[in-house]
Amino acid sequence: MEYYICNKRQFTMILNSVSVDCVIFGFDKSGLRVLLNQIDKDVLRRTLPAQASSEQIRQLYEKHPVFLNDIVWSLFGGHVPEAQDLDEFAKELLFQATGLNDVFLQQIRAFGSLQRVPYTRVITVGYYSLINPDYYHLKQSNLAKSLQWFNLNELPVLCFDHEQIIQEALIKLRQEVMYHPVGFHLLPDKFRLTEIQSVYEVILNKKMDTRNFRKKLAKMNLLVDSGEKQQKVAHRAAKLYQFDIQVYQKLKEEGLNFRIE
Amino acid sequence: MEYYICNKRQFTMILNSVSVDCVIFGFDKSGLRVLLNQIDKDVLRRTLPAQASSEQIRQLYEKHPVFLNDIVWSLFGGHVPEAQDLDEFAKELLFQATGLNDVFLQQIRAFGSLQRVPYTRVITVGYYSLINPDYYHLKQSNLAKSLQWFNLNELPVLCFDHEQIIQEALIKLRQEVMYHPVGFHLLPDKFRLTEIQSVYEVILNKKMDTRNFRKKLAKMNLLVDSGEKQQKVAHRAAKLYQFDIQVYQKLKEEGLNFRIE
DNA sequence: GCAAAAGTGTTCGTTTTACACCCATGT
DNA sequence: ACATGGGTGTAAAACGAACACTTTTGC
Repeated sequence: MEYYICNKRQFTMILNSVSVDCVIFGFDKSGLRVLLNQIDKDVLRRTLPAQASSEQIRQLYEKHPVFLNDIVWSLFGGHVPEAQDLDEFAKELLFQATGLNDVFLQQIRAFGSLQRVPYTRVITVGYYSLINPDYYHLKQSNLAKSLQWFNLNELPVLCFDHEQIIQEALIKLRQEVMYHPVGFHLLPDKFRLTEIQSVYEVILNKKMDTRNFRKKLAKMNLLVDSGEKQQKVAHRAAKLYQFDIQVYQKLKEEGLNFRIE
Repeated sequence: MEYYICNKRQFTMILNSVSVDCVIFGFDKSGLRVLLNQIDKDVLRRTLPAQASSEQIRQLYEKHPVFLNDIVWSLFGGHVPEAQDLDEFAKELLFQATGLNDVFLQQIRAFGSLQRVPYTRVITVGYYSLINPDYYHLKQSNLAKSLQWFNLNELPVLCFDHEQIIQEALIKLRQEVMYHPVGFHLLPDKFRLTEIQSVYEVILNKKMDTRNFRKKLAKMNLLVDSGEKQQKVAHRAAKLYQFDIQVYQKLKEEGLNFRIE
């Protein structure tokens, strides 16, 4: 009933049957975006058995036609080290990809269908995170030359079940955003009311009424006028708001009596 | 970066770093219950390293005092076979425990903290299911001599992080039940309106107003009068209802516009 | 006839929706 | 002066909360 492990060749031992994949959401004028990772084809090749028969390879391409592409895109992820918490590892991945710490990060669920990865059995745990565009460029890190933002509506073909993971991340995000004040993580530190409305509209994929939306926001006491305004815009400058971290913490913990929809 | 697996001694190869644990909810007059599994102490002993030092054992008992008990309770679970879908395996476990197929079963999430199991690194994927008391006893199976129902308010001390898994199952169930018509899975095929209200009251842990509750139920068109009544009760006999599977399917898929709270 | 649960409507306050015009700014 | 997005209030409808009495049945 057990495997016996007799050989390892690394300082960091990893669990070869468990990985983590991160759906990293960003937001700007163009809408909601996802940070994707371009897979090195050599790495891919190494996942094949050394002496794969041509029949095996044909089957691979049939099931995973994405591997015929020159460039293969995926979520940013990796195998879980034996000596690291799952959540910690997800944080670390996020740091590797973005250089950011203290980012909103939540588990989606475990994805464990049998054929999700060719040739090996890997169960992956999906996470999603929301990041603030002020910090997008802080550290497009060493590791992360291969990373690129994609508009949610213009995703490339993704490998494995990563498309599904993104879809489920969106569903989770939708649920979360309606009852918890998390949309703010996608905004710069100071933002316009129109921007936060647009975050909600994009995530929930529906137009909302400005007046009603602002009434709801006002009622939750989450926003503070920063005193600043938009600069140099060819129309009346909007006030910039920040959100009140204490109220935010309270709302986050207390479950929430407001609902944005 | 990889383990090499050189030895196996079973037909079914399992992933030794991934398990599934099931929170099985049942319901009757006494309220919401959970089906727990009594662990064989020998099995436990085998999880210790063969030559554990007395210091190691002291530490084990310090971190996991539950193992000092004579009887150790846990969720019903097991390690994931390499050649089986995660969801399929959860279904199979549920079948082993209850003899039931086609049961409402949902993933909670992956639990992956480092120290959740002593001595080995095991990430577990939690599932919860709701079962109908009509079928509780169909097959208290071969495997399942060690299974016993516990009232949610009177849980024994559980091993590992299983208490936490149950708590999170409850949270998920609460969320689910408010927006999706799943409470019905906990009831017999024909049930009284009072019973369904009581399901909601127990799960959400609050008293509800009978008239308002029934108005909401009526609006969703989910219930059908079965024509039958309670028998031999010392008061006015209640009508028995069934739920309309077609409406149920529709509500389940369409997301839900009603909300029970 | 009485104990025990079933069944049923109305009122009131709150929340949600729908909707249109003037304001400030840069060019 | 005009184009662009910013900002604001009110009325009608829908919804949720609170509440009490009559009915049916077995004993």
